Parts: sequence; C-alpha cells; structure tokens
Amino acid sequence: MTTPSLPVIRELVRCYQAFDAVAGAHIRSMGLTAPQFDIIATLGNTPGMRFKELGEKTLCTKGTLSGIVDRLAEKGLVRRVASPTDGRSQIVQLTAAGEKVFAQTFPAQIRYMDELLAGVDAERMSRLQQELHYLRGILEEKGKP
Amino acid sequence: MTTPSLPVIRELVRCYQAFDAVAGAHIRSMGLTAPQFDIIATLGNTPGMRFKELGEKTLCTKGTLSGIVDRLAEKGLVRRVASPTDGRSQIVQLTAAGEKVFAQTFPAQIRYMDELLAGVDAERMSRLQQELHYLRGILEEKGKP
DNA sequence: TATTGTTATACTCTATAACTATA
DNA sequence: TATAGTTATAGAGTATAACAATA
Repeated sequence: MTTPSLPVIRELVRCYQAFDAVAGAHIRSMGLTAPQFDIIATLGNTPGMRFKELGEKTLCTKGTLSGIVDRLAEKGLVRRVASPTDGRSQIVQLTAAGEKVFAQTFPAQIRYMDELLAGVDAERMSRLQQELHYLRGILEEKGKP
Repeated sequence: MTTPSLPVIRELVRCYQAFDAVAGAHIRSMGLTAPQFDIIATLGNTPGMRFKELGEKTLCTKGTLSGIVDRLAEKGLVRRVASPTDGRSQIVQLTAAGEKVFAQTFPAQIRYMDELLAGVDAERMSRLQQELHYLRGILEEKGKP
C-alpha cells in the first residue's frame, strides 16, 4: 500500500503555476518571454558558454534554442562567437545591452520574490527547500530509465 | 533581513521541471499536449462544465481555450452543448471517446506517479504537501494586488 | 562516423483585441 | 451595458528531422 502521490503532485503543480503567474507577468512586463529570460539569467555573470551547454542548462533542445537565441540576438541582447578550440561550436554570450538587461531584471526578480516571501521564516524555507530537493531527486532518478 | 527566496524558488522550478519531463513525455506518448490533457483531466468524472468555468480551472484565457477545445473536438474527444439556461453559454463535455481516453490516461498517469514516489514515506508526503500549500497561499495572495 | 549547430516544416499555444449573440 | 464565446492576427515555443561543417 503506497501513499497516494496525487495530492503532492497537485500541490507542486499549483504552487509552480502560482509562482509562474507572478514571475511570468513580471518577465513579460520587461518585454521578454520566459525562455528568453531563462537564457539571459543563465548567461548572466558568466563569460558565455557553448551552445550545447546552454541548451542543457535551460532544458531547450538545439532546434528550439537556435530560434530563441536568434530572437535575443535580433534584440541585441546576446551574440554568437565562434569557439576558438572547436570549429563546430558557437559560444553564446551577453552583449553589453544584454548585461544591462540582466542587471536590471535578475536582481529585480529576486528582490520581488524575496519581498513576496518575506513573511516566511527561515526554518520553513529551508525545510521546504530540502523536501523539494529530495522529491526532485526521486523524479529525476526514476524518470530516466 | 529576510531569508533569500532564490534557493526555494529554484528548487520549486526544478522539481516542477522534473515532474513535467516525466509526465509530459507520458502525455505526448498518448498523442495529447499538456493543455489538452489538462482539459480532459478536468472534464473527467464530471457531467461537463461551462466554457468559462473550464477556463478558470485550467488557467486558460477564453481565446486560448477556444482553440484547445476546437482541436479536442476535431479529435472527437469533447463536444460543445448549448446551455439550456443561458443562450450565451456553452457546456463542454467529454464524448464517449473522450471518457475512454480519460479512463486510459488519467489513472495510468496517477499509477505511474504513485510508483515513482512509492519509496517516499507518508509523513514526508504529507509534510511536503502542507508546505507547498502554504507557499502557494502566499504566492497567490500577494501575487494579486 | 559522430557531434555541433542551422534550417525547414508543421503544429500548438499565447496574448491581444475586435466581434457576435445573448442577458 | 455587461457577459460568454468566437474569430483574427501575430508571435513564440515545440517536436522532428534533414542538413552542412567540423572533429
């Protein structure tokens, strides 16, 4: 007799949706889509990274990522640079404008969430974090094979 | 001095993504998209509901929902019925084929998740559920005004 | 041969807003 | 006037697969 998973899953989904509604609105108000913000947040405070690595971190397949990077490049926020060591590889990095957007949006997003969750005590935060981490471990581990 | 929200948020997002990867693959393997499955799961075990109510439950705006219901109707899984009490209203309900898909997919999805989380003890599940519920309450409450 | 990334295709979803018909 | 849905439009993401260049 196993414990029913539905209540937990349902809460996980709703909780994420609630977060997404709040964060998504904030992101869109800055003229970005969620995947675009994800790319910018991933590239922020790095010297750039290979296309492949960026795809792995943001969970985008290569075809999809190509389009998202295209659109960010059109906006002047990222640029592609040929890898010096591998002729097949592209390095994607933030432009100066991209760095600026990162600096304007990422800390603001965090500050916003910090304020939102200001009333939650530290112990609860840490407990929740640990539980989520644990759950994710199971989902990732068993989700693969 | 507030507790940093980022670690919890990050875990929430990753946890959801891990779930989504597992569940999404399962859903697509049945020829449905996530929003389509959402509609079917929401209509399952109900006599159908008004278009408006369906949109509220699935967090779809009316324009979006119209398209999703169109595509499900093309597949023969749902139907629109004029409301007997309000000439403007449409009732959306599962067809027999839709009921069948619901019966084949929803319990399978739950069973799958139950097996995935079979190793988690009940106390932990219940604690996690409560914590998520609490977090969602805050996100929803403060996200509105 | 395998890998990196681009391109092409076709579809789905999303946001937005104008529109129809009922209330 | 307000509400329930539909339709139109334009953009963005997704899955999939064929492709070119390089390793």
